[in-house]
Parts: sequence; structure tokens; C-alpha cells
Amino acid sequence: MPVVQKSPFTVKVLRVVKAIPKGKVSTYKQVAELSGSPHASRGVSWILHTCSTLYQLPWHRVINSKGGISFDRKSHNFREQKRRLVDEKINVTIDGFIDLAKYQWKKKPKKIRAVTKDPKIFSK
DNA sequence: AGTATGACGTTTT
DNA sequence: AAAAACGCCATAC
Repeated sequence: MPVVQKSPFTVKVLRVVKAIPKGKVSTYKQVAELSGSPHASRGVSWILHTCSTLYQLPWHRVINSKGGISFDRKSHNFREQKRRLVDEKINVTIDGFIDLAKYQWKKKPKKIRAVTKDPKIFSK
């Protein structure tokens, strides 16, 4: 059994994954980006592979960028992931695809402001 | 220190 | 349009 040591990257990934709200999904790529290494999607998958049970992660909410489950359709993992998603009221096709436009988690859009500070801008 | 492995993603055939 | 090639990154050994 691989012993899991927490590197800074690992810690971030765990934090991000745990932050995915129920009923939403994210992608390996998105998790990598939010963890500060935009091209580490493979690293993310590896961490999920090794740490998901140990840290009780909502690993099922992480799918690939095509919006699909990255397991073989006949595998036990596939069925389990699909079941857990459906349990959260997420629509999953028979082939394990999810509508990203509908279910993808959008992280806080960070309030925009400032431009509206001065009312004169709007008075033409 | 170098090679191998992934639940990936993108580009090129 | 499907498949292969290529790039990428963190970790294991």
C-alpha cells in the first residue's frame, strides 16, 4: 500500500476536492487549476486514486473534461461513481456522461466593483 | 537520479 | 471522426 505523504500540492488538492458542493461536479483540470498547477490533472487523478478512501473525499464529483466518468463502463468503480452522482440528483447518461454546463461547479465569482464607484461615469 | 505509472488534456494523424 | 502521439505533473520505487 502506498503511503500517502502530504506535499503542498496534495494538501491543496484535498482542500479543493472537499470544497466541491454536493450536487455539483468538477473536473481534474479544474481541480488542478484551483490547486495552482494548471497542468497537473494527471497528478490530481493520482492523488484521488491513492487518497480517496483515506480522506473520505467526494471523489465521485470529479470527472474528466469531456464531462464523463473516467472508468471503464463495466467496472465496479464506474457503477459506484454513477450511483453516488445519481444519489445527489445529478443526471448521468447510461454511458456515464454529465452535462457540464448544468452541473459544473463554478467557484465564487469574486465580486466585481470599482467601475461603478463614480456615478459620473454613467451620466452622459 | 532515472524510470515508471496514472480515475488527464490537447494536438496531430 | 477516431486513434495515436505528445505534453504535462506529482509521486512511487
